[in-house]
Amino acid sequence: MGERFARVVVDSRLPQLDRLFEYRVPPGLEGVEPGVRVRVPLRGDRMTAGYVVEVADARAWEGEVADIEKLVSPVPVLRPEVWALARAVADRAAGGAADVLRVAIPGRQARVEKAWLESRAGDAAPPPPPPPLPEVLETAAVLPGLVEARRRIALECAGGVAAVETAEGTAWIGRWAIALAALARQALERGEQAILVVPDHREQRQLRLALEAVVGVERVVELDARQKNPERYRGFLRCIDDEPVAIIGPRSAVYAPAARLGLLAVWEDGDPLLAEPLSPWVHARDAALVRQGQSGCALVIAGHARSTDAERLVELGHLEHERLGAQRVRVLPAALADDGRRVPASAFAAARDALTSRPVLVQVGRPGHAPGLRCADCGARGRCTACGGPLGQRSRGAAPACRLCGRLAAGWRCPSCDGQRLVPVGRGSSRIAEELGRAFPGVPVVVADGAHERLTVDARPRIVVATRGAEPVADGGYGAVVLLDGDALLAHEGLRVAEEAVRQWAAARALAAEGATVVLAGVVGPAAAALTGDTTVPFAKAELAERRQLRFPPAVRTASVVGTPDAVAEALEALEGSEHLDVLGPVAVASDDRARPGDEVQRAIVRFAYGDGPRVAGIVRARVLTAASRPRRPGAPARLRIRLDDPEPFDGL
DNA sequence: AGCACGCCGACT
DNA sequence: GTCGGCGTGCTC
Repeated sequence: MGERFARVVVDSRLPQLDRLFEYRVPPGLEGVEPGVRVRVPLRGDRMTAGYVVEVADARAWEGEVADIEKLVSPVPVLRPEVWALARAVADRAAGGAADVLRVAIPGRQARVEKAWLESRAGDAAPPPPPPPLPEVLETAAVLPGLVEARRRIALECAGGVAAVETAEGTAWIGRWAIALAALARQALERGEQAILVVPDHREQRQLRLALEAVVGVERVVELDARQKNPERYRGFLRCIDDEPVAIIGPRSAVYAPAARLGLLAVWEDGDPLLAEPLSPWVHARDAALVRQGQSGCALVIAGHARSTDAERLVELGHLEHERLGAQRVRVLPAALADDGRRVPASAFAAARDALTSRPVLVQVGRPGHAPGLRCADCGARGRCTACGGPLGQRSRGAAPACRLCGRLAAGWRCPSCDGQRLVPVGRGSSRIAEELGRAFPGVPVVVADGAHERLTVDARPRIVVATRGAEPVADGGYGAVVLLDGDALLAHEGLRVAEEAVRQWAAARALAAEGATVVLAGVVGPAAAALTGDTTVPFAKAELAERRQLRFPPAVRTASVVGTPDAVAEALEALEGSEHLDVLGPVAVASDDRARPGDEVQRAIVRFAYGDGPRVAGIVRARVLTAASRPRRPGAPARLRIRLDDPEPFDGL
């Protein structure tokens, strides 16, 4: 056999290195196949990690070719489909493929890998056939034939909880999880895999329990970021085994190495947690859309509330609208009590009724005792003397402390009147809990927030005060749900404020038992109407129509262009001449880190049509490339940074 | 990123 | 004559 050559993607953030490099496979080096990890020399004898993408008998590069330095591992961790996905996703986001791979492929764990290789080594004994699927009758009724027909749907799930039987006993979970598990089962029945992406471990737990009941525990692979590294890597390697399994995990699971993908589902696609916080900041929904286009699998974009993004795809005809279940609760908008407290009278009545037999959920906006403090004498807002952040109180009688930097405000003196006493502004979870405890003597009160995580509560009557997104699942569902602080939530300026409020309310409403009362306090208007109605789709439609009018996302795509004035100007010039493109700015922005005089930083926002995406991404990527190769001061930020579909500039609109 | 290559000012 | 400034380009 003649010489072999490998094309390698190197693990580097530099846009200049975002392409394949060709290396010779040195004679005698076994195991160099597509997908394996290698170490290769790049520029002299400096070594870089990389993945083999292709192997060929002939060289394509005319220049000098170096040898692969070493095979790091023979496990093909980068499957061809995932490489194609990473490349396409990076191109769409004007970023580097290696950055996507860093999210897609977990770090190697040598011990785990060794065990996996040994378990595979005995080719003589083929792996036992996967265990039969458990008999679960009612799941066949959930959108039958969806996977086989390769349908693409936007799914609005009505709420409700249900009990499932697992190895550890009975567990109560959201009905949505059973629906998704039933759809995953369709893929598994065909010998295919399913990837189910969830925002965080709370939803992942429910989905895991649903899958244990619907497809069996042996067929579930978890890719949880909270797992320890070895455990995570073990799950990742199980995906490569190519067995029909359901793969569940956070946003990075959308890149799982599944070769025979029957179904790709994204749950709660409106949740901001599904946006990757690393370059190139790809949202799992967008990655899922790209992957579906490449693999042709069935696609489910689902949530308790329809996102404007999903609704856009429905109106475009790319997704079909579907709905599961029916709203079996009563939502009552209620005015705030006029005694200055936040809990409306109707909420007290609903809670009193429900507490005879069931727990009651109270959703609040902020954790702690008092989210704010003010001077008892002049009313001035209490601010941190060190950083200017707002002062708050974690619990009753606790020392006032800065909510931003955590510094204790001991010996605080009002800067305007020299007063020394601070009084609380607003009510956090623990203060609401105290007040409700007094109002319902003898009823236990529990708090669930970021600091006190609580995933479940049993069916006994009690009051559960939870911050948004931290609500426990109650056995049998809550007898009443009270949604507080909606007025403060909607008072924020921001493009997605109302949409996000509806999403969070709908998620809490979904935890109610059948026939329960949901009280929405102090909110009127379209967002309230979205929750009292049977479906959130009209609300999403109206929101989307308004954004179309204003040319705001997701009606358009955006690129935020940040950098030195000359680099920004050059980038904007390169983009000129598109019909459906407009530019906001540039404006001067606070130059971040070690700014020096003359280091002016500007920002412009470019809005463009989805159809122009490839062209715009290509142009801005080329501008980043030229800007990167120009000299700059050591330690200074890049001359030009471009981020596509950055929600941040619109947060304040 | 880092590092070599390359073409203009003040030095032994 | 040469040493060295850092603008420009490249990494298989």
